Amino acid sequence: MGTVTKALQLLTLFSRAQPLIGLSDMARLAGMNKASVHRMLGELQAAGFVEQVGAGRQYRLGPVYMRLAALREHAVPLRDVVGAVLQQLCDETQETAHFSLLQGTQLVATTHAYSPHHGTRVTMEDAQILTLHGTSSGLAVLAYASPDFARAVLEAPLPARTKHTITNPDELRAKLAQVQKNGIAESISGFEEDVHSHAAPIFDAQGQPLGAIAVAAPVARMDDTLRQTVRRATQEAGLHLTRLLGGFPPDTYPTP
Amino acid sequence: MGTVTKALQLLTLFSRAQPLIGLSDMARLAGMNKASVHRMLGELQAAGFVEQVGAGRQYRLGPVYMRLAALREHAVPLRDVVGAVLQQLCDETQETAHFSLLQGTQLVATTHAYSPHHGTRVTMEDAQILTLHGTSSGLAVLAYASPDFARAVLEAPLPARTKHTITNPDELRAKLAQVQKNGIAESISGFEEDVHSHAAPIFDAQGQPLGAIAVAAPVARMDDTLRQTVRRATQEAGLHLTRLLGGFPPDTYPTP
DNA sequence: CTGGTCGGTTCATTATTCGAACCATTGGTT
DNA sequence: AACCAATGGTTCGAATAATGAACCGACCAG
Repeated sequence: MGTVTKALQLLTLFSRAQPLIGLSDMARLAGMNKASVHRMLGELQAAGFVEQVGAGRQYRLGPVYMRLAALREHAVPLRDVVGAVLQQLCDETQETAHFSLLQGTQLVATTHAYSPHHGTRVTMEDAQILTLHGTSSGLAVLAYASPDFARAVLEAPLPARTKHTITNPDELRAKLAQVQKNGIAESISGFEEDVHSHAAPIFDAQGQPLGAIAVAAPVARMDDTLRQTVRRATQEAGLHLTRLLGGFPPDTYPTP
Repeated sequence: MGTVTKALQLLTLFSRAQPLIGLSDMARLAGMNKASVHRMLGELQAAGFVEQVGAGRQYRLGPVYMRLAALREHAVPLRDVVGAVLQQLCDETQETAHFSLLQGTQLVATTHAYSPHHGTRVTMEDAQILTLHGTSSGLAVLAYASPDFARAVLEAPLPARTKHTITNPDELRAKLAQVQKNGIAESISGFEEDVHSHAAPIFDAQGQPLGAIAVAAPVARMDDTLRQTVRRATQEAGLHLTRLLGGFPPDTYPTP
């Protein structure tokens, strides 16, 4: 393993739970010699990737990331990142994948990717507004939103888009508990007839859901094999995208 | 120079003007051997600090920064960063330093640092609202704001806080031109009597002013020596803070 | 005072990095 | 078609930088 890789590896040791790390700790965590870690931290510090806090001489992430993150965003706008993840999810499942963003109290499907593999596929309108109680994406967001927000949604009128839409608040609450347990939401024909979809929430830097990533397939095609594939792929894609956007799943989010 | 430092130096070569850099280019820019650069980029890429775009095989900044920036913000909230810069500016000039943030159309002084060096000093209220036309901070922001915004402000009523407040739009426009030329704004008793202040704009990632950093001294103490010190220090602090926050001065901003 | 930390330093040994020269490929010029 | 000047990428002996056990002084608790 190259020296640079080892040095960069040190940076990954920081987390929200452990934003400050001392020299010896870091050497232990990284499984390398204290002297090496010290020299590397020295170089990282000189470049602003790490800085030392006055007190216990511990280290924390440095100031360069604001700048580099801004440059990255400039070079690769968010939608491109989302698009790439959707494309991969779509390739993996051979079904329609889409991403929706919570804007205020509305969930808007902003981006999607179609698979050319099947003749029939679920299609999406541009900027379609998804109901929070009737779509898998909505349920994924709702299950991890603040209790206040979820209550407000469940107490408001719950329109039925199809005859399969669940509109009973208690039934929905039970479904949200399911989502919290599995980390993934499922909806069968709740929004469009004959559409079976799965969704995973996407979290921001505060651990709040900012949207969802979903896979939608025709009901007829959703057998057990596909269901397993979709559930695994969707949850992975969700976690991946959350990370790419600089977010963190809350502690309550189940590990796949 | 250590290998890690050399590798990190490569990252600083990216900019808004040059978000994609090829291998040979980068070797030239960094003044190092192509083979070395290639190996380093390989390691940086494996760690996600850099990625290769499909076409010309050029490199650009990778996806890790979103995440690291979020962690950094979590560990060191913005106000701490601002506070540290203010403290240094204050130490350097021996006068009151403060930072103000543009919130909609209001400029709010959010943070300040006092120097213990003099018996008399300019004091700040908490969350004081600064007029855009009557303070150096306001002028600094106005000079680099969008023309629409500046026009709207100059066309609205311009209240005089003191008898020295400039309220003539044409005179103000002339002053803004001065600010654009020097990169620093000056105001003598325009907001509080007997206060002589200098301010530099702070820019966001889009090159738009998001606030200003300023030094305010009693008029009596502002001689030529102090003025030189303050102007230099304030402009430097402004550029420094802009960088720390991940922002960029627009191309029109003069280099000190 | 002792024993255990801590952050940081030293220096002979060792492994990695360096870099000139080298491919293979591409795109433009003659 | 031949040529040239780029490009990204690779090779391998020589040069250099990384390594890590041992060490230092400071701090703290018992």
